[in-house]
Amino acid sequence: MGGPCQAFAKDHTEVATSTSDSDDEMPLSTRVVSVKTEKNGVVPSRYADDSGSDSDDGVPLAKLKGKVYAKPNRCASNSGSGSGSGSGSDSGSESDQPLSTIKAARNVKAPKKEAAGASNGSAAKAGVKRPKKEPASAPKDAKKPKVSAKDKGATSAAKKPAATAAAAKGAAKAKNGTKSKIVVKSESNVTAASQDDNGDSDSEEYKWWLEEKNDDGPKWTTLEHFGVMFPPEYVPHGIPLTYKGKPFKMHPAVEEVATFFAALVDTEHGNNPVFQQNFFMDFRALCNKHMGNHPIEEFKDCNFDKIRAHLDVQSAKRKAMTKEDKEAAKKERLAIDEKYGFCTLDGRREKVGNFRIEPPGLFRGRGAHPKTGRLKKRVLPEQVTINIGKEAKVPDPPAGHKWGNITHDNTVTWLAMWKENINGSTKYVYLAAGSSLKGQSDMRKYEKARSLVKCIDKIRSEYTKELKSEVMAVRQRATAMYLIDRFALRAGNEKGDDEADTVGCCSLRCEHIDLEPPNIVKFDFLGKDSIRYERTTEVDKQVWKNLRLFQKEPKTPGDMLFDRLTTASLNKHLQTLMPGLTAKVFRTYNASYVFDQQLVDTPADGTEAEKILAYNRANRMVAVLCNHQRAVSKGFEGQMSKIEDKLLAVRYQRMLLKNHLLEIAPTMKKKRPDLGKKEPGVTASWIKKHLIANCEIDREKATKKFERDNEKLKEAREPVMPKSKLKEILAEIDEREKSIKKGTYVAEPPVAKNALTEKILEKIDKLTERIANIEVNKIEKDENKSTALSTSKINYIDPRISIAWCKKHNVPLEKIFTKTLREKFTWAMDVDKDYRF
DNA sequence: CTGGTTACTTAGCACACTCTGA
DNA sequence: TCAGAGTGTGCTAAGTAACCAG
Repeated sequence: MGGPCQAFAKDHTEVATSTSDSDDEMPLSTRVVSVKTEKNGVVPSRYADDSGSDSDDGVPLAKLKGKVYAKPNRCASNSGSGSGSGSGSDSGSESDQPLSTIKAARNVKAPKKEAAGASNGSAAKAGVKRPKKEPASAPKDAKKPKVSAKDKGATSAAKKPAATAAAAKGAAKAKNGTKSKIVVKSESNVTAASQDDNGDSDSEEYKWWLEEKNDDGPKWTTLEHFGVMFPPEYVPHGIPLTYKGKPFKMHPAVEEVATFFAALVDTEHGNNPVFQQNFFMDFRALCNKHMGNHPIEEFKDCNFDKIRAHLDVQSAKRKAMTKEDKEAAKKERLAIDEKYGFCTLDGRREKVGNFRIEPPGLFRGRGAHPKTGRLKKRVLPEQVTINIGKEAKVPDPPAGHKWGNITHDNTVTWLAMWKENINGSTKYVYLAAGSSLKGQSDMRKYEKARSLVKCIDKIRSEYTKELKSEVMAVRQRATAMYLIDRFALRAGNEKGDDEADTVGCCSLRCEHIDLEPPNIVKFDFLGKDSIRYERTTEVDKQVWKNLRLFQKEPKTPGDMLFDRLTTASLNKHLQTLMPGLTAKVFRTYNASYVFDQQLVDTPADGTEAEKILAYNRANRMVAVLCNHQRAVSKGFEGQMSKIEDKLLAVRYQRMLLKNHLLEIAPTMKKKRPDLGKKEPGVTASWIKKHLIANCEIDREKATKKFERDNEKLKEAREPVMPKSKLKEILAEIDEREKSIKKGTYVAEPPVAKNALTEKILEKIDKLTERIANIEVNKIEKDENKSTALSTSKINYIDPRISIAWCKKHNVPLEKIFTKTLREKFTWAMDVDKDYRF
């Protein structure tokens, strides 16, 4: 098998020759690495000053802006398209360097670790965590804080003399309630939103962002909380499953799982064969365990209808709850939130995020997840580790139970933790997004991305150079960096066979790209959450050549494109370019950068609506860049055709006016050539349908009006109109309909008979404007149907850009940030209106 | 290295809730 | 006034990336 040694040796000797290149119009450089940037200019224009040609510049979105990008599409099954292309115009000469060995080394998927989830002995290990860094409980070199032993502040202040000590002092003060300047009364109205005064108005906020930062070191000094909340026990309903037509009464534990499935019958999951199979496997195992000999053999013989009916009744009941009941339920919920929803961190009350232990259920893996449908078991307190301050009271576990473990690790931010049985992964209870801990790391994230702004030029010119490196590993790395930078691809860690087959940059396989000369790349692969990434775009010529080289024989579809690259090696390299730089920073950087750039186009004297439109446009551009998608809503097609119809109706109106005008003033045609233009889509058959539909509408209208009028007359004690009056009107409409059907009907232009040409023209122009509006709406709606704006707003766009924009353009913040978002971003509220990313 | 852990961020979906326009 | 579209939030799956032992 060649062995690692061989591969290792390769790494250093390997030359990315590619000599041949058959069509030598673009020979890859050999020895001499030329520095000049190709005309396709990956880099400069963009950050330098932008003013430059906007033609092709480096803005990743340049391409996206136009219609070039392909419609994103969801696809459940991978397929791999079978293309593979192989392209490599013959010869392939490819020289001495047998990629095959490399391929052998990396391409073999690691023999999957026996699914950790299968055996749940893992639970026993819960809570035994590797001693990371220096757990603050025993700081090696901590100076004794002179604040007194019981004030646990400043545990390891020694590490970072000045800053840390200062921060620690701050923390200590805060704790004592001295709250010197750290706590500042919320000042001048940032915008209306910053002072939601729902309740906690009096308590001064802790403005951590005004403190000196203290990146590493302990995350907290004291921590108190109430633990986690467990889901309610299962209450059996006693309704049997129907098996081969016979009722099958179940043990409660079995019944519970059957009920999980019943809830999913006729949903996408419930219809998925893998889901069914996995569910059924676990279901049968449970039957075996609890019900001795039972008849359950085949999934297809199970009928869940009765249970399903019961569930439907239940949910109907829930919906029909009285106001009081609903109120009571809400109160109960609030009481729970009040208790578990908060913790005390360094003396301050902070919101806890997901304090509810995940209830049991059927695992809903996304995409083609091999384990989808398996039973996610109920979590017991014995499996839960509680992380809490040393001095704090350990919360009581549920009666009759014990906690799995108690730790006091202040190097981490989680309050509780447990192992989940499907993939053996760890679930954590963290503070809420609006907490100081989360806020701090959020802010750090954006600051890091911002520091990339300063060195991106250098990084780009460097990887551009390295695109021609003779060392294959370096060339691959440079190419990957290009893709990550330009197209905001994710890093692409390796994945196991027991997960859905999704990829990111480093894990791209040959079948995921198609190359078209001279420099077109078609990406088509499933990314995170099995969301399809489909994009056809131009790339730098050298990148294109590299991709062709990486794809070349002996590689075949299924082989790694970047066989000499891992996310770890990539990130290691990135660290050398800028401290803290990793692949994902590029995503944050590009998203925020593009957003910031796009907002420059906001119409300064536009209406609020126009400004918000510009904002959302910028937002959408980022979402497209990051490929953030959402499912197209059910009614979308219908809504769309409604808009289309409305559009045609207005066009039809305009057509009538135009015809009318040209009739009474034929000379206008010269002055206004647009008057002679046809209205697209307004065909004879459409007009007919439209007019007939109008008849129906008119009938309804007439009837309603008649009834209403009579109602009024009655009230006024006046004689009502006779039914025959309505009949007359309806008969008229009937007449009209008949003539439409016969084709003898002549529509009246929607204008007064003796209207002047100017008046008619004015009307036409108004309609034109309306048409433009509807069209914009339509395009917006269409673009939005599958694009999710929220993800980028929450995770990628520096909130300070948005807040500064609001201040600058006088738009109330709540127009763009929901309440939770405003809470999450309190740290950014004080930003200057001229802030640039 | 490599594989396994651990901790934390990012992601889309379901569903409750709110708004809006006939 | 009420249905149906649009929003907001909670939930939890699925990523990234660092660290550690062997």
